[in-house]
Amino acid sequence: MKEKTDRRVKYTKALLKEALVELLKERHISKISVTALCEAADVNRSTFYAHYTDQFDLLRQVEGEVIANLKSFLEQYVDDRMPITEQNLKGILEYAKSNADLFMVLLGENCDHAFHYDLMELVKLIPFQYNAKESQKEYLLTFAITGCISVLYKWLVEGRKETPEEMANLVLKVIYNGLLSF
Amino acid sequence: MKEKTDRRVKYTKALLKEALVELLKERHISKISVTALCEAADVNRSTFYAHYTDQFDLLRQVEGEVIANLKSFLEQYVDDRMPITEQNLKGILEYAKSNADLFMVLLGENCDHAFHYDLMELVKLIPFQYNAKESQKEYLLTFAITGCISVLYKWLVEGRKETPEEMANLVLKVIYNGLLSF
DNA sequence: ATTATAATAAACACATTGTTGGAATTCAAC
DNA sequence: GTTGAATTCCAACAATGTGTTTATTATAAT
Repeated sequence: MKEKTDRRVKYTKALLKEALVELLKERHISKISVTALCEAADVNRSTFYAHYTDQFDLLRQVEGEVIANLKSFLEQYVDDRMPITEQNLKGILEYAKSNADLFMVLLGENCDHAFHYDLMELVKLIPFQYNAKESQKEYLLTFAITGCISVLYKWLVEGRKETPEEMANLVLKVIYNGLLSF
Repeated sequence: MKEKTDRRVKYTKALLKEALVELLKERHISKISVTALCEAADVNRSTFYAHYTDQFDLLRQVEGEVIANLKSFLEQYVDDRMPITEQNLKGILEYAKSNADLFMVLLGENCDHAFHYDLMELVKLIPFQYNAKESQKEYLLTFAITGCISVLYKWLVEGRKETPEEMANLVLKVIYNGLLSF
């Protein structure tokens, strides 16, 4: 599977990834030219094109890494038959917290929606417990997951003052019991 | 306030707006060059630059229009002291429905997050009814509004099979009472 | 009908793009 | 260590888009 034998390739990609994240803190992905990226990473432009087609391609690959990590992380905790618990939601939050910089950038306004969608698809794998007409289920799931991610993002951006446990509690409570339960 | 005296300007802007929406159905705003835009609208590139600085500027102005319309639309129905009702949520949905093409594009993956944020700010003006610790309120509001918008978007994209009334019901129910109430 | 304003057309220097061929370097593997 | 292979660097290229300018044509307002 993993055949990143050559250290040079790994190093180049790491440099470019680092440069990308840094530049994404300041401007939108579409405003980051390949030239600027290579300058920031101190990598030759030809070398960039040997690995990626453009800046979006690089971004997608970085996103893919995060999603893959998170996925294998989740697979340890999620059981198909057990609905979501505070435990595995807390797990996601802890993972996000330990990769806060990356998550903030990828979920932020300087990236496209791809990571958000991928993250949604991932969270959909965690079963929720609810009874509703089949026609309503998709809407309810969308509602819950989107709300969940936006709260996660807000929590990250504003400095992670609450513990992952507190946040997991808050989110599960509002998902299952709504605003009136507060 | 409104001094769009010259019909030529109005016409040019209308052409460009139409062309923009059309192109946004196919590709991301960052991949739409001013040149392509002018070609599609059959407007001279110099003319474009007389009105806008770039394609993002045009997009922002189109977004601004929609937000302004929606705002004045909402001001008829929203009372500061009355919490959100099925009535005014239904109003938003009807407005979105009658501008479905535009809303889908602006909320879709080919635009930036600006419209989404503006829409959130707008919906925040509608009071929600809930009691929670001050520290939690912002999270809960974010959760509710983001979920709300994502459901609206899904409804639009999937052909608006439900009536605005049904959707307003669904959304208010899940916001206030949660998944378990279904 | 006159005047003002807007749109057009053509040209410009500049930046980024994506690709090339060859030289220099670094790696891995023996 | 030496060698063969892979990777990176460098310089150059045509192509495309950018943002601005100038003069000319067309249209609106009164």
